[in-house]
Amino acid sequence: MQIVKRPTYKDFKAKALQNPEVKKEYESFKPLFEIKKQFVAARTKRGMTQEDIAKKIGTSKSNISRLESLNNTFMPNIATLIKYANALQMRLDIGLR
Amino acid sequence: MQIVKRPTYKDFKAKALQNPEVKKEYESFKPLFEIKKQFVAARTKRGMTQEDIAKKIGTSKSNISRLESLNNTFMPNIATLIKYANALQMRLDIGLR
DNA sequence: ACAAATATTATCAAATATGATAACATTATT
DNA sequence: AATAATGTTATCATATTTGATAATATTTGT
Repeated sequence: MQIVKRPTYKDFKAKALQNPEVKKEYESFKPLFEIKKQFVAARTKRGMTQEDIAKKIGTSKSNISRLESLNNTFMPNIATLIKYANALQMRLDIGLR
Repeated sequence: MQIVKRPTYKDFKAKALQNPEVKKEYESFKPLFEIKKQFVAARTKRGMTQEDIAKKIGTSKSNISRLESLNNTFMPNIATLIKYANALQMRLDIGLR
C-alpha cells in the first residue's frame, strides 16, 4: 500500500518557482503583493473594515476584498491604489530601485 | 489701448490649484507624475530610447510616449509600471507613507 | 540645411479593471 | 448557540487602459 500525499498549494508554489521563467515573473510582481499586504496591515491597525474603505472610496466592500486579495491576478490601476492610500489618510509612494 | 495677456498654462495651473478641492486631487496624483519623471530620467540616463523600452515590453514606442507623458489623464495599471521598471532592469517600489 | 532618429498625438478595436449586486463564508459579540 | 458584523467569491454591464497603426513634430547628427 502506498500513501500518496496530495500536493498542497504551498508545494505547488514551491515547485512552480523552480522554473526560472516563472520565478522571474513572480518576483517582478512582488511589489503588488507587498503593497496589498501593507494596505491590509494599515487598515486593520486603524480598526477600519473593508466597508469603511469602500465608503471613503465610493465603492463596495466586495471590491475592496478583491483588491486586497492575494488570490487573483487583477492588476489594479494606479488610481485605485492611490485612492486606497488616501482612504487611509496616507500617501502612496512609488519609486524605482 | 489695453494689453491683455493671454493666460498661459502655468497661470491656469496656478489659478486652478487655489481651489482646495482641485489642489487635493492634484496632490494625491503626484505619485504618478513623479514616477513618470523617474522613468524618463532613468531611461535617458541609460541612453535608451522609447523604442528600446517598447521592444523590451512588447509594445510600440507611441504607447511608451503616452505612458511617459504628463499631459494626459491615463491611470496606467500597475502591471504596466512594473513592466517599464523591469525594462530598465529595475524594480518598482511601492509603499505607504 | 538636410536626413535620420526619436518623440508626440490621435484613433480604434480588443483586453482588462471597475462598480454593483447577490449569495455565501468566516469571525466576533452577546 | 444564535445573531450580527465582517470578509469572500462569482457574475455582469460599463468604463478605461492597452496595443497597433499612421501621420506629424521635434531633436540629433552630418
